[in-house]
Amino acid sequence: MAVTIKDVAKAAGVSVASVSRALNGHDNVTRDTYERIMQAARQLHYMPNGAARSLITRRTQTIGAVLPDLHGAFFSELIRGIDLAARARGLHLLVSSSHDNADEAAATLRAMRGRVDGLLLMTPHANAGFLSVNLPPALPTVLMNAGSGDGSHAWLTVDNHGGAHAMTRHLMDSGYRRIAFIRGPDNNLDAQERLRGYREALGDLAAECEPYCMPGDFLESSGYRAARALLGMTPRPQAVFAANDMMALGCLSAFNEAGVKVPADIALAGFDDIPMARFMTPSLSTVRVRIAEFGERALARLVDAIEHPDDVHAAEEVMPTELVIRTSCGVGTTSSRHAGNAPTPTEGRHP
Amino acid sequence: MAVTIKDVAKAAGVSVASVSRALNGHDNVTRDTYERIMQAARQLHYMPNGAARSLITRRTQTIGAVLPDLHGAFFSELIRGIDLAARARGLHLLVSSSHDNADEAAATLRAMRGRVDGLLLMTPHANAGFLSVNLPPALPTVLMNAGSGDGSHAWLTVDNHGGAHAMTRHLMDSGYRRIAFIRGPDNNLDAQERLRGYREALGDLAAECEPYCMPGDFLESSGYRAARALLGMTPRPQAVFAANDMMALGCLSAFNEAGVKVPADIALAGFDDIPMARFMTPSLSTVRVRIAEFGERALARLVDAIEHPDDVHAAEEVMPTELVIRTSCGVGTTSSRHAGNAPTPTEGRHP
DNA sequence: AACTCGAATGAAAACGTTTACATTCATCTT
DNA sequence: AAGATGAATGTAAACGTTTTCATTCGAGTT
Repeated sequence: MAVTIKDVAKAAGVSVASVSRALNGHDNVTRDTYERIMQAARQLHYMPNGAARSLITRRTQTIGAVLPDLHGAFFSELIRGIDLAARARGLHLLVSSSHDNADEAAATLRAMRGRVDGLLLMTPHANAGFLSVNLPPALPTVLMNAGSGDGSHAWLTVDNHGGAHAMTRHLMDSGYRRIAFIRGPDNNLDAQERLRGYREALGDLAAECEPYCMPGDFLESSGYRAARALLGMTPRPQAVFAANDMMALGCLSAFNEAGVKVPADIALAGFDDIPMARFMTPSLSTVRVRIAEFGERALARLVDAIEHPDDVHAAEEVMPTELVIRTSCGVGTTSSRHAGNAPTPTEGRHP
Repeated sequence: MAVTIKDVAKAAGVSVASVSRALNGHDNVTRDTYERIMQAARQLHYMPNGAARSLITRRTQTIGAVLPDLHGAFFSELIRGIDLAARARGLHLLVSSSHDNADEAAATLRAMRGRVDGLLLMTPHANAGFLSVNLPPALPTVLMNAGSGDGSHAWLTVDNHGGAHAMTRHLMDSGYRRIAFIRGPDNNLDAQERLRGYREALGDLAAECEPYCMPGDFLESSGYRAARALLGMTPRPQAVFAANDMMALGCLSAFNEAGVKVPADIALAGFDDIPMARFMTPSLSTVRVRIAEFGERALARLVDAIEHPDDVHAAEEVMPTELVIRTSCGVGTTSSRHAGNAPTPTEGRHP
């Protein structure tokens, strides 16, 4: 049987209360007994039981991160940001992913009760009705990229609209008029906002560009297909703005196969600035989302909500994006990677 | 105050015992009372408290993954594999990372007591002495890529040695004799094993190649530096085998800058098969590690150890690697990506 | 009709902590 | 010297579950 606080108390010849006090660094314990207790604890390899502690203190020192997926560069970076901020505060991280249907998501949320002090939640199911039924009551929660705030939780989004708007503007300012767009999945909020940013930026060009607005699903293959379709159109678009980098990558290989030069024959831009973007040839112009910072910020807000439960935390917060202009959209800056061109904070040192 | 099982009992007019039984699907509860209880629970939005439940059942339905880092393609993929296998079994995942020093790692391990049913452990500190002191006693644990098994825990490794050996052989078989190697960090076990595989495969060529064995740290920049140094040597190496793909990437840009063609002037190979590898120009020959599978396998073994605590689980298990020959090492297979050349199962559908 | 049996239910202990409160005891005040 | 003070320590309740064991009660057996 595992060694408990009682065993330590017995070994040190004191009560469990004193052991608890000593171990938690309370000051009202004599130097002498403190030493005795610590020695006994060390000797017995005592480790406090987290469940028991959580039960009585109502604190778990853990935050839950419920994400739609753990897959790929985006979530890796997101988790990294969350983890960074969490461990800076001595918090553990309980991750959960892939809730295909609402029932599964509901079960996950309910299972969080008593296991976490707060929740970071990113899921398509996060509407007000769903949350009010399935979110453990009084559990501080931060919504990430949810459809819209439910009015009672902190709420963070990436400025997808602004980023797409800025990139579209940039392409227009570069002189392109027929600017194609490759959309993301229709039910994806990021995708919707990026599309909206693109359309709104177009202004007078909107009607002219509408035929060039292609479907896509964020996967490389759909970018490839869209590019093939675009190459077949007359007049051909002068620039292609893909709603994410993976689709831009698909475009690029379609262009390469067809012998179409980027950016000379056609300009290309993506969204996300995944690690690969700067290594592509030509290097990909894109919209950088500081995902790790996004995660950090979300956690910071969550901790704030945990520490001040009585305040109102329902405010929305938008994470800015930044334009990263490399060579694929053709302004002529053939920037060498080892010269300018800040590296993305990703792709680590492990194998 | 949060609603507890008592509130449900009161509302349904039964004892807490019956509520517990009903909620856990025991069969010895009348149809009628079952309905009453379920309705009361639904109505009150009752969610069981995980801590309380864990305390009494001694099960948390959670497994801990203690990793050196969460950063980059490798860990993203690893976590994905672990998560996949975990959620298939209804287990939650508590992740923890970045233990720069042994003390921090120790604290993390100790904090797992009572929070997890088992531990997946990947850390340079995992030697027998450290574990015996800091691992919660009787906590099922699977060591991943640890220096060596401590004789009492399940132990998984990637076949770094075999992979490096095979790639080196392949380069030799392709006719190269002066084969350079770029090492990983000296204290990294993967790096050591890859170096060993390289050296052992060389055989008679070992002495000749020794000057071409360059230091590195798994980062792109060190690959770049190593490549510059190699280009300055006479005679120049005919092939460069980098201990991971990121360093190979660094090599490639050094070669590009110097106008040295790959593979015509010099062959190049990496290790890991990160998502980027197949998109490089030329596409990178490398050693594929099925990281997600590695994670899945580790979790499967852990679950086995949890479910059969009395069996012996100290056996070692080696995950095989596979050679992925693309164009960078010059056998002439200018394989198009959209033709053959299986995609790596990574880089997801989210932005 | 008395008795046995088994199923449904309830009472209470247990899990391993923390902490409010009570107790002890040395020291200080008068 | 007696009482007040306050620090160190101990006792026991509490956290929210599950589960053992006892109890009740109706149905079946004789």
